[in-house]
Amino acid sequence: MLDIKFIRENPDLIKEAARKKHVDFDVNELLSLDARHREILNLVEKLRSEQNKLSEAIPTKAPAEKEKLVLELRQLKEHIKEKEEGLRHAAAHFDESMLRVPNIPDVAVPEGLSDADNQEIRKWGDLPTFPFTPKDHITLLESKDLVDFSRGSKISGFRGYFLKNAGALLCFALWQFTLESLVKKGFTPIIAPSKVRRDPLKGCGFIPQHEEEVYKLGEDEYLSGTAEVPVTSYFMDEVLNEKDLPKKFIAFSPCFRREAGSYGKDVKGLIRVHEFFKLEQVILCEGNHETSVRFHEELTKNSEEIVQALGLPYRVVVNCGGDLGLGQVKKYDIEVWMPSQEKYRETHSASYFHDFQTRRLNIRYRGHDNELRFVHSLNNTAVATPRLIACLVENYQEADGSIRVPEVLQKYVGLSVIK
RNA sequence: GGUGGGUUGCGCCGAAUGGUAAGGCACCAGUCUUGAAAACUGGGGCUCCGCAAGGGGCUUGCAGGUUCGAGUCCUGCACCCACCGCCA
Repeated sequence: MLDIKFIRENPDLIKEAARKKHVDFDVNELLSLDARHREILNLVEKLRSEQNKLSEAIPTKAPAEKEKLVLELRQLKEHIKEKEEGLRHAAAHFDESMLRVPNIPDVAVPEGLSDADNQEIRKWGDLPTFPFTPKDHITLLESKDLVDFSRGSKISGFRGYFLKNAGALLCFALWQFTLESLVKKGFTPIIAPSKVRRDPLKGCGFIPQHEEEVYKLGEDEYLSGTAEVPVTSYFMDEVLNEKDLPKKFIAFSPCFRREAGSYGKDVKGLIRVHEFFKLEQVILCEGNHETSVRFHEELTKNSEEIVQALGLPYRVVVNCGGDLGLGQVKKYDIEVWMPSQEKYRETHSASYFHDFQTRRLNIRYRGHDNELRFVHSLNNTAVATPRLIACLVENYQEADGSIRVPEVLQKYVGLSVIK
């Protein structure tokens, strides 16, 4: 959500943001809803003012006069009720429109419609060369009994899976290795709830835009697709102290995604599943652009270091306008090489939002000048399993079908090779 | 699932026979001071109108209702505390 005052003063920036993000949004419509709302608001407030004034006078009046005044006020009340109905209507329309305003992308965000238009900004690592035809992760994992898809779907449904044996151990190893790396960097480890209320989802920008991708359990009960939601919202409706910023979290949570609209994509294997696990970096920092940019680069670097330690070749892309979420200002994806597909696949996603999320979540801090401001929010994947396991086994496969274990994970897995 | 108690402004505490949200602590600014402390004065959330000075509306967990008027009365909900039941 943006500041309506900012929108009134810069409608052209909003128009341009909608164009670049390929979002259907009419800023002129919002501005007329805004004007209409304020017009009715002024009228209602004037009537309320009169009501308050007369009402306050009642206790001082003599009985006969009092009765007359009460009658008068009863009429006024009816009149106000009528107008308030219109105000509610106008406010609802305005609010609905406000939730659809796109945040303004950074000037460095390239033009483009989809992830196909994202721009590579750097590469790391040599692509593996195999003196044999590399197998895909499904074949590799199933042949070693590291994953069970058929019982997975029998028990869990479409895209269900069990991770077994060294497959399960690899998962724990990745979590532990990643967690230790980030705790060492000063991040606060936190295990976050996946079951969340509607407000945090709305605050983070997942609702209403992506409502169909979120599992709904009940009236005010949803399953979050990422720890970004509970952890960014951790301080919802609170006022922080400037000297306590930044807040840096490394958050673990199970993640649930309906993957609606992605049928036909990655239907087999561990790339796209309904239930997975993620360690997510979340930062809340003081509200200025330079600080956001600095931490955005830092979050990206942290994850690159993890992928590098795992020895996986990857590239970093800057996402184009059409591939940005409504609230995102800029986003980098880290994409790891998948030998079987001969392409890079997204494993990490780092974005910053300025105060788009924290304005909705109402997370402020008191600065040294005693003024209240909204903090800025950012996040990036640290590790997502089992997707990264799919990348890992494909890159570390041998001719005989065995899988080497990356050196940094060996002490957690207790193996150097999965035979 | 059940019963009882609770939720007051940006933090902490806390008052208000149905009559229009006291007060204290902490914080910030100013005065004073070599500086600091103390003391004193002022300030505080959201929003609308206004160039401004200023004026208005909203805000007692949330949403409704009764009333000329609700922190206070009624209904529903959320959360916290205690206990009962069920269960890992």
